[in-house]
Parts: sequence; structure tokens; C-alpha cells
Amino acid sequence: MADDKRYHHGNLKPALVQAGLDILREQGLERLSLRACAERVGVSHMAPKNHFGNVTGLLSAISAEGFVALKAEMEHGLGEAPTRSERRDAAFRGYVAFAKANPALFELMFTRRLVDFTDPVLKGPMSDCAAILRQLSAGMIWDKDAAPDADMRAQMLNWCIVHGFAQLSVQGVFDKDGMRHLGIEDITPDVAYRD
Amino acid sequence: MADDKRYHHGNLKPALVQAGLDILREQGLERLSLRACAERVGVSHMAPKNHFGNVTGLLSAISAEGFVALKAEMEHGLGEAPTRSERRDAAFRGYVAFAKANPALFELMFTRRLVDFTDPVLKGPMSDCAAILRQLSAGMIWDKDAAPDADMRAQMLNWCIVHGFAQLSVQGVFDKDGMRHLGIEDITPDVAYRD
DNA sequence: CAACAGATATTTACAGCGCAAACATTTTGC
DNA sequence: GCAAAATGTTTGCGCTGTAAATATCTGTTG
Repeated sequence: MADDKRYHHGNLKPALVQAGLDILREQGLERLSLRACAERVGVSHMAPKNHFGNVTGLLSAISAEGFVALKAEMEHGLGEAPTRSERRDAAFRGYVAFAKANPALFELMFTRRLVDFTDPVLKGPMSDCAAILRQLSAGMIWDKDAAPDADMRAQMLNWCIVHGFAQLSVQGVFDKDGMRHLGIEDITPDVAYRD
Repeated sequence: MADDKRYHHGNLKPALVQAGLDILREQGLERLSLRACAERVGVSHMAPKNHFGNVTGLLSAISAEGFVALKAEMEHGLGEAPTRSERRDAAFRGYVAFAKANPALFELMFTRRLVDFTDPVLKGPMSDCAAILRQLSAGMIWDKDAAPDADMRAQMLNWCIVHGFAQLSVQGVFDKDGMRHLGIEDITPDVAYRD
């Protein structure tokens, strides 16, 4: 049991996922591969097939752990915030902080080419993240007060909105139901100009 | 000259870029490779090296054509729109329409792992796109009027904003200057709740 | 306890990828 | 006309994912 060279790993599935997370953190998305995960765990490069089928299955499982962590990051500081605006700010901070702290993992999580969003392993974690945003969005409106540096911020906010929508749409995160509720023709109706 | 088997192609650089665009449209980002572009043009797989250095150079050049097309799509219908709100809508429609019409190219354009944003070939096209957004963002404010289905739309808008910001930040589109003007702490200050 | 079935891991092989180096051909400049 | 530079090819290497055949362990059943 204490022998390192036994034929069966015993806990390979979570070990491979952890290895993937470690590689993403230490070496980036470019270095993440099925063979690299297997080697890090000390197992042959075909061992993952029994647990994940193919590389997409492994990457989807790694991505699922990312969404669990993203949810935790969004929820962090959510309890101390008294107002809903502060709660929304806290969740947004957590979201962006997660992306900045785990850039490779974050990129993996939203890359359809690498991850299968319909993999059952992703359903729970992704739904949890969406639920937090839904909860914080009820009754929200946009304020008319213009900040001093509103123009620059408006430009970047516009880019965020349109790029975020395009990216999430293209990647398939927004399904047809979601698209119907926020069709392209309705993406930014509630906006106005000062002059 | 009419001989197909001549040693030098004569117009290889743009031909390779066009081949890449064709592959993206017909077969997707998964199938785009240096060798595939070379084969489609009918040239050896090492010929691109003389013109683009490595695969990143080729993909960056392909991406640059994407930004040129994105700019055109955003400008389409911009002239007919009388008000700035309508012009902003038109540009946003164009942006998202481009992403939906060219999903593989759009993904390539914002994937730092595949494209070098600092490649000189990208500077002009990317700046042009940013300029359109900047022009449409001057003086813009958020309206307080809440639409009937505001909650659902607010949720998706929130996701667009936070994901777009995270994605563009992680991918390096927002440089440090931009980040300073829209720090994470200021990403959504001008928002309120109805109750 | 023995034996077999299934799960788990390995080995081997193959096709595709990017790239470096050496070489071949054409074009350009003097 | 000739040398230099630009352009394209060939060959080889290490990396990737995966299919097929094989080996080892585990658990259940007789």
C-alpha cells in the first residue's frame, strides 16, 4: 500500500483533475495536455481513458472544479454586504478576481473547443454560478447619474457588454431560451445620451 | 505563368491568410493549422515561415483580417442611424452579428494563446474597432427606466459585463492604462435597485 | 480457497502538429 | 552576367490524442 510502484493508482480520477489544475496554475493552458496530467500523476498516458473517455472529458472535469471555485469566490464577502448593490459588487469582484488569479483555468472554462458544456459534470457548478447572478439581478436598474470620467468608463463598459455577449453567445453559454429573453435587438435598449 | 507547378507562388502571403479564413469558415478553428493553410494553397508546410515566421504570425495576420471585417460590420448601418442611441445599437448589432456569422474567426481573434496582440499587423485594425466604440461612448449614460422583463435581461447583462471585462482583461485587450480607468472596484458603480 | 469477470493500467503504433536545419530554386540588384 | 537575397522544399525531431492489444489488479461467485 505504501509501495509507490503498484499497478493501480487507487484514486486516479481526482488525482488527474488536480494535476490539471496544478499544471494550469504553474505552466498555463498551453502546457495542459492529457499526457502531461498522466505524467504528473506518474501513470501511463492512456490511463485517463478509463475514467474520462477522451481529453475533452478530462478538461471538462477540470473546468467543473473551476466553476466550483468561481462560485466560492463570488460568494466570498457576499454575506457581509448589507445592500444589494454591495452584494452585486462583491460578486463581480469575486468573478473578476477569480479570472485574474486563474487566467489559464478561466480561459479553459469558457473555451468550447476544449470543454464540452453539455458534460453532466459541468451542469451543477455552472448552474450554481448562474443562480448567484440571477439572484443579484432581480429588480436591478441602471442609474442615470454620470460619473466624472463617465466617457472612458462607458467605452470600456460598452466593450465589456458587447464582447461578453458575443463571447458567451458564440461559446454556447447562452442557449436559445436565454437568447430569446435578451435578443440582439434588445441587448442595450435602456441607455441614453446626455446631450 | 499559367503553369501550376512553378516553384514560387508569387502571392503566397495573402493567399495563406485567405486560406486560413476559408478553413475557419468551412471547418472551424480546430482544423486551422499552419500545415492545413499551406496544403490548401498547394505549397509545402514550411513555406509560410518565410512570410510569417511562425504559426502565431500567420494566425495574427488572419485575425487582423477579422478585425477589418468586424469594423466594416460595425460601420454597416451606422450612417443611416440618426440618433446616437441608434448608432450605438447598430454598431452593437454589427459586432454580435459578426461574432455569430464567424464564430471560429471571432474566437481566434480574442485568444491570446493563438494570436499575438502586439503584432504590428493587428495595431491598425484593432485600434479602428476601439475608435468606433469610443466615439459611440462619449456622453453615454444609463437610463433608469426599467423594462418589463428587466430582471432576466439584467441578469444576462450582468453576466455580459462581468464576463466581458474578465475575458478582455485576462486576454490582455485591456492594458494597464485601461485598467486604471476602469479598475475592478469601479466596474459597476452606477447601478441601483428598484426596491 | 479457487477461479473467473470486470475494472484498471500499460505498451505499441499511428497520424497530425510546429519547428529547426540543410538544401534547391527563383528573383533581384549591381 | 554574376553574386546576393528571397522564396520554397525536404528531412527529421519531439510533441499531441487515440485506437488496439496486452497486462495486472480487484471483487464476486462457486
